[in-house]
Amino acid sequence: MTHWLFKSEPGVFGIDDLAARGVEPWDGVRNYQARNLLRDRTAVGDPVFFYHSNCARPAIVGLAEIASSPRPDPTAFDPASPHHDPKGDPATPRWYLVDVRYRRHLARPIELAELKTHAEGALAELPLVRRGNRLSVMPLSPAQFDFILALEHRPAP
DNA sequence: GCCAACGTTGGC
DNA sequence: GCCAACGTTGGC
Repeated sequence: MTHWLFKSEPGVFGIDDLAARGVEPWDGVRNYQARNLLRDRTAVGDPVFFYHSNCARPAIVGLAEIASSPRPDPTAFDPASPHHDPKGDPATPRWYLVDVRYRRHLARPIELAELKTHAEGALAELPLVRRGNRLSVMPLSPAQFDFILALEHRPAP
């Protein structure tokens, strides 16, 4: 089992959208490192932190889980999709997705600013808190995952 | 809106 | 294979 953090822009697809949908295909990943992680290291039932990026208060806001095996991302072959890949060929799929199932909102958002206060400690190796990080799908160690989850029921800083 | 970081593209 | 140009991400 691997623990995960998936980023999404709340203006595009936020935690409330996932809660309403229940299960959603996590399409549109167009980065090879993220693709490799999705394709090669996800397993059904893996826990996922849902993170809001590119917004006023970037934060981990909810919990989800991997709900399917990886499969080719059909939006790559759809000219009408914003994620269309002109070089995509269904015979040799380049991009993959997994389904994600909503589990719950966190009791409070755990903001990036708070996570960064642990950037020299428990979260030192977490790409999210490092400058210039652009990985939209990242694995966490069980220790990192548990550490972050334990912040939930502490008072907000 | 700005800008730094990063990945991709394409000329050579 | 190198590297400059360009586009995107994403925090601030």
